[in-house]
Amino acid sequence: MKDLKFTDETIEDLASLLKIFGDATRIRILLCLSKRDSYVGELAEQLGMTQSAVSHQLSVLKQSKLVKTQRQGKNILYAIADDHVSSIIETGLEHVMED
Amino acid sequence: MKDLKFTDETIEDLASLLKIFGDATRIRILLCLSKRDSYVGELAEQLGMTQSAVSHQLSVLKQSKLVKTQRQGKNILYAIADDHVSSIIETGLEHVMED
DNA sequence: CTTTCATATGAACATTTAATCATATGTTTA
DNA sequence: TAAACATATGATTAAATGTTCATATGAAAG
Repeated sequence: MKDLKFTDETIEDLASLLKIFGDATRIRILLCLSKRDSYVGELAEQLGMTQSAVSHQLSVLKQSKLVKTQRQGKNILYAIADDHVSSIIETGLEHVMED
Repeated sequence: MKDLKFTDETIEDLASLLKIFGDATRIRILLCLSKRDSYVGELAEQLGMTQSAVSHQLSVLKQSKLVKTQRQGKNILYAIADDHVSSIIETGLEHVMED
């Protein structure tokens, strides 16, 4: 860690971001999307959840810019937004698995 | 991301771990400890929080093995447990700052 | 061994959060 | 344009969470 002085706002933003990863449903969604881009309905079916629950979480993920969307007719295709997502999950997995 | 098939338990563990990072107080504590190992009282003063609040959060951090302790007389010295901690925070910061 | 100092812990309370249900929005097809 | 389909959204509710206050534990000093 090079720079260690951050504003309160940066810290709040960081906490808000990392909070997003602290939910099993969202992790599952992100892992699914790591495999391949998917529609909401596909995610709901694969995760065994209601369309509404998945959609709510996708909206959280999108607000935090962790996923991005692309309309395709009636459907909306969701995808991982950038590399940081996988990076954070991967590092977390390392920590969890080293026990 | 090499392996993409995880058990429910692994995912729950991962979510529980990442949830720890989703709180500004805990981030602040971790950032403080990144600078140098500290006693509970030092952290409380530096963060302007009560001893109790800090201690509660330290206990959360310790349970997740994100910090480790070492008694020194009346005091207890806290330190970052391993590299994953800084790694996750760093990646999160990158994401937050790229906007 | 009693007081003091540093830290931990339990209970209580207010806030946040994730799922559900019902419904709205927006796109396609008949 | 009306019906069907995919997704989003608002309100509600139950559960989880962070702080506070009071108190307990445990080590050191007198």
